[in-house]
Amino acid sequence: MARRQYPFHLIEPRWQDRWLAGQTFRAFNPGESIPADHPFGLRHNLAGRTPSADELPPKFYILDMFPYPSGAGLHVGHPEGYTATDILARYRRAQGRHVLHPMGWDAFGLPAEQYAIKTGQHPRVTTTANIANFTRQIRSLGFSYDWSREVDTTDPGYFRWTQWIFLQLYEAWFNPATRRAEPVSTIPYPADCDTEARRRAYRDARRLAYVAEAPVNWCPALGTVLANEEVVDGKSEVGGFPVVRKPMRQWMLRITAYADRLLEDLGLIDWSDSLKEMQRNWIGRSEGAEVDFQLDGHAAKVRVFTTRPDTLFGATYMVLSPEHRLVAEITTPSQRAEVERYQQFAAGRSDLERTELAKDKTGVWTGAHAINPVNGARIPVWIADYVLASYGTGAIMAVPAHDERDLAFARTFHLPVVQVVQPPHKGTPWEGFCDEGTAVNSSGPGISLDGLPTADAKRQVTAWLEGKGLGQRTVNFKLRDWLFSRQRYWGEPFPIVWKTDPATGERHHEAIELGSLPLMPPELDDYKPTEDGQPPLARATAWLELPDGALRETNTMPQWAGSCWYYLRYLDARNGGAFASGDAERYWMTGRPGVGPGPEPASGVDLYVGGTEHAVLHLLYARFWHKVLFDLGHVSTPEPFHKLVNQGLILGEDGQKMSKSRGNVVNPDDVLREYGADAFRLYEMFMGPLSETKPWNTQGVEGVYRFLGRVWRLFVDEASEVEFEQACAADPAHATAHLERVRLAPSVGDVPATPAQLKALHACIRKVTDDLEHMRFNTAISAMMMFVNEALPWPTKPSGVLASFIQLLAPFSPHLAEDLWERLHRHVGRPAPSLSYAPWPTFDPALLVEDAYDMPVQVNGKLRDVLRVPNEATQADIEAAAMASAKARPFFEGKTIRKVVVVPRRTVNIVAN
RNA sequence: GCCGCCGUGGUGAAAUGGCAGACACAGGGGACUUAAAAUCCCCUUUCCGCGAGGAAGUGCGGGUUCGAGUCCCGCCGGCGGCACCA
Repeated sequence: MARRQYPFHLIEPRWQDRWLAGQTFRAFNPGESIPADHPFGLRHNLAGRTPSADELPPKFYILDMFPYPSGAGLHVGHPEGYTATDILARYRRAQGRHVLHPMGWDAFGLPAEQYAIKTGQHPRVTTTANIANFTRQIRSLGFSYDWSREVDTTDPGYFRWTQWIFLQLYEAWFNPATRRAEPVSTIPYPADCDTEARRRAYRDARRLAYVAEAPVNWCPALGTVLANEEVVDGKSEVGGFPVVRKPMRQWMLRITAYADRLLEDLGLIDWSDSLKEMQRNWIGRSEGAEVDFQLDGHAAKVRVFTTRPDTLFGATYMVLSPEHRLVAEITTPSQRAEVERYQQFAAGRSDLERTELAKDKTGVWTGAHAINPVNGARIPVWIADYVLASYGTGAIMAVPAHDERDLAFARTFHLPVVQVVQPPHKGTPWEGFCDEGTAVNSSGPGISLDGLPTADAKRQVTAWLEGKGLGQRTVNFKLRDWLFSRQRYWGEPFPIVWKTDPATGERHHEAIELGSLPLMPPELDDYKPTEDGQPPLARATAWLELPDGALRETNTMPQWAGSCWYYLRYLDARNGGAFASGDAERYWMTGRPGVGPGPEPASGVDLYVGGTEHAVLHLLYARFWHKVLFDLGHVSTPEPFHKLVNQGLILGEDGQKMSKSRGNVVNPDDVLREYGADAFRLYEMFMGPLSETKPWNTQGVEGVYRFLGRVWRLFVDEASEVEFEQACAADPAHATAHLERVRLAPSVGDVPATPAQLKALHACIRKVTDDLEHMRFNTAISAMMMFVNEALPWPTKPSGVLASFIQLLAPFSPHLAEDLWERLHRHVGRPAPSLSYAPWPTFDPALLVEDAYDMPVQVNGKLRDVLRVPNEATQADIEAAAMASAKARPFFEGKTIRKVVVVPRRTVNIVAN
């Protein structure tokens, strides 16, 4: 190990202990008393008082995506985002904002349960140990979290409210008239709902949390169903086990009701375009029309969805999904055997096979025909698995001339292809042309689209269909309802019981009493599913069966449940009577118009930082729950997260993704031991822009570590440090106490700053402040390096200049900053105020102005000279100076000067030829 | 295939349309040292030149502009997302 640059190993734990003991970073809810000696209170004249929301400074809620506390411990990727948010939290605190910066644990999840299945150890035990390890690691990095608000999704005091929110969804429906969630009591019933049982069935079919028999992704190896999003290439996202489709009774959440609002409200929030685009694609809104086709020789009609009703005249066949309910009815006897064989083939094909063989079209003719409503054409009806049962109506009209998939199918089975769209550019072949053009060959009895541009043709044919009662304008979404139940032990039990109607024998579900929450999971000896495939909770018969004969729901909620709302629990984490008090929720989520520096307090979380892996699922689910809570009056903003930033991935030193198997994983504990938390934090920010993917480089850590060593040497007296080191060597047990032997250098003192010193400082203040506002941490650090490189040789070092510099450094490397801050104040005989709450330095532009500036001289756009130009020089002066330049002259002499472009304070360009 | 992002020295990277390569890492040279480590100083885009200096240069090809790493069009390469969604 190289020589230690400065005693970070003594400094860092000391300040971490002090911050924890003094609750330095505690945030105060409206109505909470602020201790008389708390630095936040002292800064804002609120010490010993109990301020209301109006009396507290404007809020800043800065949130990290909380981790799953895995057995592997923290990874260098975690602290990247955490460091960025911590720097901003400390910066905003210094600016006078009331910062909410919490941390917690997303602790339900599969690994602890699988470990329990293997070893019989209760997941609680594993989880507690892992949380302890994560806590130790995160604390060793010196983040300014308010630990009094720590949450743990597996804590009954937490999941009580997860269950409570589920019941809010359960007891609500989406009223299409008002476009929002309302209590189920407002559901209007149709006249035929004349019995309580019918009303119940009607009501249960409209709840935001409902039960459906649905084909699900069953993973036999994990013994559970998975959401579509948790299945990747036909395998489970966790573990990579095979997944099969299987119909099962499942709890679903009606997120599709919110599809439009989830889409529209992206306009309210400050997320990257790429992230918004991912959400838009996932929601997958598409406008089109539903059209009814009469089946030839049957009473039934087939309804199709199309985004191109303008191509209706080009429909030469129809395709139903193999699972379509009309298939059995319309199949002719001669085709029956083949159709049934195909249905079996399609059902047995896994998603993986469907995807891999996507381009090879398969299908079978049913023997039936349908009538095209616009021209009366009799077209064959096929089934094929390229038509999905779960999208649109599960049936399509095929227009092979203008749809790639239909064309491939038509070519395979030699079906006719009829042009109905003329491409806008001559020479573009019409066959397979899928864009917009002009309608052709599109006339029938009572309607003609010929000559109309696609958009007009769509409008006209849709209006015609609507007039005839043959179809209507429709919007479809790719987004599906959220499959919300899992067959696991280590998750929130559903607060639901099943009852049997003694008269009819029919089963129905009911919510348990709100007052009986939390519903605890039962204790088990064995965490596997039961022999007959029931979830593990079914093993606990005493828990399962209630005295009145009712049975508990045995599914549990997915891991997303706890992470859907944790940002709300932080607002008031210990509240036993509500998920958060209304006052706390309003204060932290809406703030009030800002005073002082920094952005206006945002509607929702001011800044949320986390990985891209949650770009769709977590963020969509959380937005959905938040909107339901908003509709029901439990929260006051339509969106949970105002500004969202994705941190980039950190790769191994070899440029590959870090993984155990590659052996390129960097353990933060090792880095901390050798270089300390301050250097670690600084390096993670110095590597490059936060959002970029970048490789780890241990030598890069040494670079910033050396910088911190230079900062240390900027302040301390070398001789005293030698004494300190000798004392430590002689008496290592009291190393911390020996720190007192370190004195600051005699060159540091209360002396007036020179103009050059002030200029160096204020340039640094300006750059660091501006960069922090834009989250450009790497360039802020380089500005501080430049300051230190310039300040090291100063013969005298004014304490005021050094103090301001420490403040700039503090958000990045807070331990060293605190230590030097304290020493500096002691050195000049003044008491040290709390660094964490010291007002952020402001720069004085007057100190940065010079009386002249460097002016590049270009000839024909090429740099030829740099002139020193006085500020008051006119354009003519500058031009004259440039023309007189000895270095530039040879490049235009003898040529005709065409033009001289003078851009004051930028450049002068002489154009000559 | 579609959508999005990104291509700058040996490496990580800087650069409101105005001096490309700040700040670091690595490398080379030097000071200090009995020696090493640590520290400090100098050099370090490429090519030509002893030098002063010159030429080229931000994935490739065009364009706009007095001036393009930056803006526009077309390619090539990488990363991420979606993927039979009618």
